Amino acid sequence: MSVTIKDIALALGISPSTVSRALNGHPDISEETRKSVKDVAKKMNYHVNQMASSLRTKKSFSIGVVVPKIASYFFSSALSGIQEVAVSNNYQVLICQTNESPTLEKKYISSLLSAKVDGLLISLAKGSKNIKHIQRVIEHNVPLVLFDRTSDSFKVHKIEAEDFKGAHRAVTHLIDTGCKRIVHLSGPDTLAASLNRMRGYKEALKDKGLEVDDELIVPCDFDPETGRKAIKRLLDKYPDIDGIFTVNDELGVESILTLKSMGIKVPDRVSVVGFGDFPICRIVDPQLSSVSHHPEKIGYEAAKCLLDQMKNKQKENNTRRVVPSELVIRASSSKKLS
Amino acid sequence: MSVTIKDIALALGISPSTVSRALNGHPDISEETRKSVKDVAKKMNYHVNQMASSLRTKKSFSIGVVVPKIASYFFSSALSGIQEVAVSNNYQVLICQTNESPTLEKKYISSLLSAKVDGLLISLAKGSKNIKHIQRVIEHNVPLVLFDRTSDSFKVHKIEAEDFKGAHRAVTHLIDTGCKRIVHLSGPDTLAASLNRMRGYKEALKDKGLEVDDELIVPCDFDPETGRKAIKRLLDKYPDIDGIFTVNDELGVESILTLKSMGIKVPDRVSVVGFGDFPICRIVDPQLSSVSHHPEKIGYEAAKCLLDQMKNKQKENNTRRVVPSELVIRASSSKKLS
DNA sequence: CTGAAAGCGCTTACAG
DNA sequence: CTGAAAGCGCTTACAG
Repeated sequence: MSVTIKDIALALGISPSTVSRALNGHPDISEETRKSVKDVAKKMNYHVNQMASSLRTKKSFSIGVVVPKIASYFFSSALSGIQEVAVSNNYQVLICQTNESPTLEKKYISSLLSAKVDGLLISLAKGSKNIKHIQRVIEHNVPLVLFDRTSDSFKVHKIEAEDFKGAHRAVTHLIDTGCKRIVHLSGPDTLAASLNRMRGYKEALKDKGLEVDDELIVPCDFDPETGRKAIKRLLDKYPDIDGIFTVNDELGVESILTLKSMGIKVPDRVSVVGFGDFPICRIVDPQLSSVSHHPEKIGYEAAKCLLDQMKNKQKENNTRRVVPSELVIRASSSKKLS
Repeated sequence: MSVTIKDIALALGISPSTVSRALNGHPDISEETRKSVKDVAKKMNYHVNQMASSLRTKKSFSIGVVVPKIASYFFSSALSGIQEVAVSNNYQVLICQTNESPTLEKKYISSLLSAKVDGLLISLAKGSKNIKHIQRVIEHNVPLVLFDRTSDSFKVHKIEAEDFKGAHRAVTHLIDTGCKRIVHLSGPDTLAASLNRMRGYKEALKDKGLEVDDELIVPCDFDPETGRKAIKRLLDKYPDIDGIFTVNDELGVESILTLKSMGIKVPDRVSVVGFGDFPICRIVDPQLSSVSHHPEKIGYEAAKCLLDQMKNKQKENNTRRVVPSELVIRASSSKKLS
């Protein structure tokens, strides 16, 4: 049904070997043969059969990507970055979405291994504590890079945002602009990023001589509704709260909306800083200050790192690369100092 | 290096044929053999080689998806829907992003054909006027479904949002709440969706006895900056403009931000309605009324339609399925009628 | 510069 | 219930 090199060979009265070589730019082939083969291939609308080629060469020219959720600004942007690198190196991208389910994560990894991907890019589901399925990838000797949602449990290459420093900068900024009692809406403690951002928050307080009050740290599991309730509860209890630092921008935006609905002025009474610098920061009123995250760049670097690993067969296998972040100050944290 | 059925056969002293059959649940195999094969396979950490299997069976169990931009709410949500259907039917998804470039679109389609995908889901780049590469897919007899970004140039299955009716409803609502001079920020005229939304706008005006003024229809090519300028220009020229209907929510949000920056009250002086009902509608202040679009559902239906086509080999090949939309009224169009 | 032959890992019609 | 053999479409070491 589909056109094969055999068909082309037949049409030209030459051997399939020669057709294959001509198509692949093998140097041995005469210019004349090459041209006629390419012409006929085009005329017959030939497309190489990747499966056959991969089976033979043991290279699938595809990489697998596993993310918790495609429909999020961060991951869809990261995917763009990955795609860019992959495509310019002639790789296909197989994308799977775990919906934060470790079970699905396991299943997808297994089917990507069956698809014989040449490498794997994984951003862990937030509930992924069980490490066996990741460990298995390592044992399979399939090149692997974790990005953003990483874990210290694995000795693999990792690409992360500058979580600690970014958070530290954000909270220092809040303190510098007069905040004395700062809430942190934090993320799942299975993720290195959450923990690092929390560390940044704590260290910044300490560095400025402020006390860390665990009651002001509320794990929200990335859920806006939880954040909303926490803010209401905490502000009722401690009316002197004057700053909020959130583990991501969704929670930052939710904080602003919640405060507004409570009649609390942002930033006059409470300043807010998020993390991510997503487009929603510019839509909410007042605009949300945030730590710029560079999701596309993170995806880009992760893919780069993976390709390096695939090409060089480098033996080092536990690097960590951090993509720099910057604090972007907007209206939500521009408190008038009195 | 990787474990194959031959290795398992060797380990058990049986033939590869039997191993294959046992693994695939062939009824002929004795319960005993099946069990021991599965045990050993697990123990040896065996993963079937999809490439070999596909080459043999002529089924790759993968579908290709081509979208203009992964990092957008609409497409990332649609991808989720697609993924859901694909996975529950044991299909892998190959995703490509064209960045609105017809050249890349062509290239990706070609490489997806090489990857021998069992079917193709395409949302056209906005500049795609040249139809040859799509036509080639049809000729290749690869099942194809266009979704959202469709074109009437092709006789294929299409899944669309309820563009005409949705737009009609939105504009009727604007008129019903007192708007008399309504601007439309429109999309690229290569896309059926843009044209249908524009038609909806025009028909709604006519149905209410209002005149269609072409000067009030501004093609923005989905670009917020263009929208911003258009609004400034038009409101300068026609201060009696009292409504804006935008082809998507990004432009709707941009309209609100622009009007606010001009000191024009929304909705008191100008009402705004967008299209899409994306999360940003609830973030902007005032919240943006919009036509609910159901991107995930569109992806879901498109994938369903593709699988049906792949399974039934149905000969009908030019259906159009429209996913219903609803108008969601929020503050941006709740003008106080005097 | 070109061809014949082997083989990648799997599935399946055929035979028993 | 199980096995031997052929073949999917390609690539490549070997030979000339």
